[in-house]
Amino acid sequence: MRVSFLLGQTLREAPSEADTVSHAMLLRAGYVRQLAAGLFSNLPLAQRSLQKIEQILREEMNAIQGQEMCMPVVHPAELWQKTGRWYEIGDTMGRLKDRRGRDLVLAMTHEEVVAHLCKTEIRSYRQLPMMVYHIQTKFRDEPRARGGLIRTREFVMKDSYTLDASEEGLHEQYIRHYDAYHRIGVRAGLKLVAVRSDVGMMGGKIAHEFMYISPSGEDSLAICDATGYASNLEVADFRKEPADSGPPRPLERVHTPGAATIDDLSACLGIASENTAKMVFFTGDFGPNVPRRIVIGLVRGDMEVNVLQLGYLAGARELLPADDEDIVAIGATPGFASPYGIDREKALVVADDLVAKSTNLVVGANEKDYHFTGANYGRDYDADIVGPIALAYDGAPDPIAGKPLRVVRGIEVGNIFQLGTRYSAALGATFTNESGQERPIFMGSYGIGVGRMLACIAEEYADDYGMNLPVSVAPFHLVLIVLSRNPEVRRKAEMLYAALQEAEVEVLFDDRQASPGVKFADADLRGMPLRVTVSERSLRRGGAEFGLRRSRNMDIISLDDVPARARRVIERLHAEMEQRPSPTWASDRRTEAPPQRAS
RNA sequence: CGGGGCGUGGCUCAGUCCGGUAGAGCACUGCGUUUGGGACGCAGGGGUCGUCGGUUCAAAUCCGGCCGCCCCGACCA
Repeated sequence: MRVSFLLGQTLREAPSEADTVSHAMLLRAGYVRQLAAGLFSNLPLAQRSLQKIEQILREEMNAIQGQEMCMPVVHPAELWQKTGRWYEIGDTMGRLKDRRGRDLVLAMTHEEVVAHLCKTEIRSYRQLPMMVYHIQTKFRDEPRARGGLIRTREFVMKDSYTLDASEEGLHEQYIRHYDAYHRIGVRAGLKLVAVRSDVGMMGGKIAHEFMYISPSGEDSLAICDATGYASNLEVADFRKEPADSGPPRPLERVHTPGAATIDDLSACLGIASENTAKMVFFTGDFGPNVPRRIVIGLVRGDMEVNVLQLGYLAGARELLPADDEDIVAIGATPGFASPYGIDREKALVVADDLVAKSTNLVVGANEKDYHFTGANYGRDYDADIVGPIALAYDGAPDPIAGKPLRVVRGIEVGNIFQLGTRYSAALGATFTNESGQERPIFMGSYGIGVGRMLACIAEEYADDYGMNLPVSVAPFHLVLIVLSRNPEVRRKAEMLYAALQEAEVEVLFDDRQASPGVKFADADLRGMPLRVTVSERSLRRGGAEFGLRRSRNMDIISLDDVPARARRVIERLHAEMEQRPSPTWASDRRTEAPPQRAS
């Protein structure tokens, strides 16, 4: 490819919409352009990188017996109605009607279609296990796209689906994906951390997310370096020890003027926040035909409520922060609220298990400027539900050995779900087992965002000077720069360009009439691993300058030697990448606390 | 959906407060000089100032509606 024909200008300054390192550099280096919020065109450079990532995905999926196929982007609504997701998923689902007024869905994922196919194609246990995948466009009308390619509304995803006759079979294919995802990370130059995750709208029991740790990430993760425990914060466990488990003292009403926050309360009474409890109010949506109800999370004063777990325990579809008006309406006093004296008909109280086993906590008196000391669960107050609703925090003891957890941000590059039979049962995807009985197929689903992966790679490698991509995903192996208008020099560069292509080196040839500074700066921006320069000076010294990108002191080698040398270095760069050990399910197994979905 | 910010040539931005002939740098075109880390000179082209309406002798500028983009939050398989 010649730079003189390449679509995609480099930019001296990033457009103002850029909000992350990857976004700014993908724009500046001429990889992508934004069409509208969350909608991007991939210019030729990005397209080549994405194709390389797709090829890695393809090879790793094929290596675990995946069969590549392709399913439609537009689905009839009936399929999604049968599994219920038509109703469960709100505005995130793209919906349209065809000319006859039939409801259609823009695919967000393909469980329904796979299950539908199985209905006709899978008859017998003899056909199982099976694994299919495709690499295809998805549409999710995200409430807020952000971070360039990190969260887009339209994106390409590799999604694979496993079909098994038993739960054990599903587990085996799940582990194969787990290991394959780590290999994919290694080959693409991305360090991925597998964390336990919520199953969310996918349903099923066990799920992991593959995270790239980055401050630009939108998820919070709890990781223990000592034990290897790793979990999405929203499902993270941690050990809880009461600050006070001594004998109960009498309940006492104390004056605490103006102490409407935990900090003020601790200061006012001269106690640690570990010895207090607080109520956090939410408005719960329990479904279309159930009245809304206030849900109260009662956690220790120094902790936060895990809204996801609280929602599960309460059985709510959605929890929204309540405003003071709602709080007053159930007879509570904001800032001094407590389980005392509130209207329990109108509110569901969920206490964290730690609160329930702690003694002598300070809680609100439900009266302005007063609190109770010596409050004890069971004796002085109770809850409708007790369970783990406190959010893990930085420094919390991990559940395996009590070593400190670290809370970091991460970008979800991929996820894997053991779905079970939710979709197969809903859509009648069954097989006949050895005993002649009809059974629903056990399904698993596994996704990796291709564009998001490129964004993460850019986050990892890009700096102020350019993309700096690893050899496995760089659009080209090598940039060839010619620095001369002398026809003889240019002719030699042209011959080298041809020779490199002949040697199957992927080469971007900067054949423009531009100053050296421009060409070097652009080469840095575009970020290919190798750079070869042909100029009058280099020829005088014996050939071409050859070296890794950005080097200031490069070797001079004869033009004839460049293609073979390039091949050797490219192979070496590839080999270096793959030397990194790839984590496996077996090596991570020790981290595997039983997956839990509180219910 | 709530809060905030911004919309001026392909990009970055000034001009808006205080209404009076639309600007700069980069990019682009032509000619010349220049050729090892974003060159220089000369001459050019390109903007209904997001959009619709209002106020005014006069609107990029003031007022209102709408649209779009970005950020924070909510949300997110």
